[in-house]
Amino acid sequence: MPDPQGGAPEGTFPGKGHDHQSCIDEALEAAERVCRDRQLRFTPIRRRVLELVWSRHAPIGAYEILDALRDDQRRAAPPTVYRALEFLVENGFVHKIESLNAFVGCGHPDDDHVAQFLICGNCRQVGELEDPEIAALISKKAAGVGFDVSRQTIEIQGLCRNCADGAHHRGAHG
Amino acid sequence: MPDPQGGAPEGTFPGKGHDHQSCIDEALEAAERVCRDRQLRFTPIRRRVLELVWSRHAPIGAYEILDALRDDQRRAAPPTVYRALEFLVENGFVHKIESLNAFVGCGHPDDDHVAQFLICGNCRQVGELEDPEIAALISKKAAGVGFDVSRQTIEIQGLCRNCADGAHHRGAHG
DNA sequence: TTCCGAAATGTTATAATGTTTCATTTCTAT
DNA sequence: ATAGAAATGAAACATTATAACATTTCGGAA
Repeated sequence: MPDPQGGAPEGTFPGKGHDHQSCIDEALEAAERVCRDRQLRFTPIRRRVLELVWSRHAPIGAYEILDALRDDQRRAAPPTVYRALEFLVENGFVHKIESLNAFVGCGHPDDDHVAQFLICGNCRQVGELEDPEIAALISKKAAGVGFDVSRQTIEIQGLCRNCADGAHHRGAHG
Repeated sequence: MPDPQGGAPEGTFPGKGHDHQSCIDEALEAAERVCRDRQLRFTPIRRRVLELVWSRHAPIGAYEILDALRDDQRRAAPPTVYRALEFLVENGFVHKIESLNAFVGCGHPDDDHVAQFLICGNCRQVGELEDPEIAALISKKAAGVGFDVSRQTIEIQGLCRNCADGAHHRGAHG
């Protein structure tokens, strides 16, 4: 069992005091490895955009990434960012959160998974549930009405444990 | 049991030859009734926007609605449309499809339900699954990692029965 | 090594979607 | 009638995303 203070455990939000640099490092290393295996070009821009996406566990917008690239002294325009994001999403390193028009890093780009996102309305962090039962039930129910599923977009809004606990301890007005 | 050629049966796509005017009429009547019951103001703009949303079983964009309002000789600007849509969504007459930035009519605005949308990538129509088991499983799994769910955004991409059948009969290249 | 084609990036412009702000009108309940 | 609230009108602006075409970089074949 992994250290709960280490990288974000699957399906949950990272601990408050976790070593976030290690999240970033692991994500970049995983991407490097996958790209090597699949003969994909992990260019400096793509690497930097992935790093920026991982700068926190909350979604980041394309234009926020763009601003950061420009702070790097890099010439960049919207297509620079959108193209890098397209690559990263296609190859499973990043997910787009449709309900926020923003992007989060994927913690397990290796396995082909169906993700369900837990979006905390308070701290704005996003956790990734990766529950095959949910995916299977949806496929089954869809099949029951003759619908053939190719992709699932599951975004669950609410409060993460930390924020819900806080609200409870403080009462509803916290 | 309702006529399968009539209004869209729950959870499925409407039949090819269904009487779509009756979908529109039923939706407008239902909205009228609900607004009367809840003392909401179903103004001409709101009514017309709802009618436009129901013009088909595929999502419609805000600016497409805006163009239609202008064709009506109505003075309209984006906020006109977004305000009407906000009212219609808040009160359950319309759903926003986040992955398409577009809007579809809700076939059962009366009951407080958690919807799952089936989005056909071929004909672009959207069906509404309204499956409490899916909603419950998601809530349960989320609760299992300490997440307190307030809302679910479930958008399922794939092929509806008509389109999948067609593709099958024609082979993959149809 | 050189050169070719493909992939990636640069650059400019523009499209599509959504919001803020404040003025005006309309509705509802006194 | 009239005051307050809700809805709408109107102009400007903000945010998100793509199109089109030029240039550079990369990787492999000659």
